Amino acid sequence: MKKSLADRIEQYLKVLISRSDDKAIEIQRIELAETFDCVPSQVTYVISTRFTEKEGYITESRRGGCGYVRIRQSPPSFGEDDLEYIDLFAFLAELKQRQLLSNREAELIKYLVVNTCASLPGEDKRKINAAMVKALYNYFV
Amino acid sequence: MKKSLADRIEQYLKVLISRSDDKAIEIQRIELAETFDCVPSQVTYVISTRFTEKEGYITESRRGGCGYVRIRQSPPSFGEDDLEYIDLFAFLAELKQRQLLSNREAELIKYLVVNTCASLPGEDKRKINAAMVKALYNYFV
DNA sequence: ATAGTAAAGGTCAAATAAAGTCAAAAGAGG
DNA sequence: CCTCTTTTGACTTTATTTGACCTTTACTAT
Repeated sequence: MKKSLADRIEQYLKVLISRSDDKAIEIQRIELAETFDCVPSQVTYVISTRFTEKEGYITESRRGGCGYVRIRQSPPSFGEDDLEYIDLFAFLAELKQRQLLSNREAELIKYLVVNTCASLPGEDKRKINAAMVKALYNYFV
Repeated sequence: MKKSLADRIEQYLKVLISRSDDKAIEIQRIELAETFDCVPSQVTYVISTRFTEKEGYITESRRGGCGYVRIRQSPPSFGEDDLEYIDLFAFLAELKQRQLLSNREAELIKYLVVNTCASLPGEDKRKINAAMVKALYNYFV
């Protein structure tokens, strides 16, 4: 799989974010462009296509001298308190949107939960559902 | 019965898949078309007629620069033994060995099961464990 | 303070690179 | 001859790369 420039920049930024303490980085567009030997707008392109709100990122920037671009990985929109009531499938969908789970993985988990629950007494289903969501939440946060 | 071009391309791809580590390949449609000296849509034709979901393949693709087509062979079936007694972790290890599960996926499932079970009364654990193994088994058949 | 300048980042559209679609034409077998 | 599969190619959609031009901010010299 040959990686496009955009892919490489994306990966680079994601590594930086994952290694950061607070899941946030601050870069200079021009500097990054020089690192990858490309035009600055290439960086803008990568950020606007791969670090969208939908995928769980929030960006801010400032122009002019000492300008910067800050990318923050936003925490999941569910509070920990709400966990019990969240529908598992919705949660999986969000994890997928954030590219924390592949489609295949999400499908596998769905299948697993549904089928595991299916063979158990009805009342326990909610418990398992909640426990599973909680486990997933902890795994990815 | 002389082999058609489509047949030859099909065979070629299947050899590539069988030789691959993870039963998945990534090709470029144009490149393959050049190899076989045909139009690109011929490749699309082969993929859409011979690598369908029904035949056990899953495909993904991306257009544009550095585009690709990925073909994954979805898992074949296994021998039917008495499932209840297979330990889940061992079972996961076997799935991994057969390259039906990636490492990441296996770890995710372990985490999920352990943590889901953790919050439940001890007696249910075995039930869930067994149900989970059964579900996994069914998923991969 | 103020005007001017340099140093960022933003926008947008063109050029290029793939893959997808669809239907017509060509071939193979019964 | 009729039907089903294969082959082709024109046209469409999507993704990436590049560059020219625009806007905002900080700093500097009056």
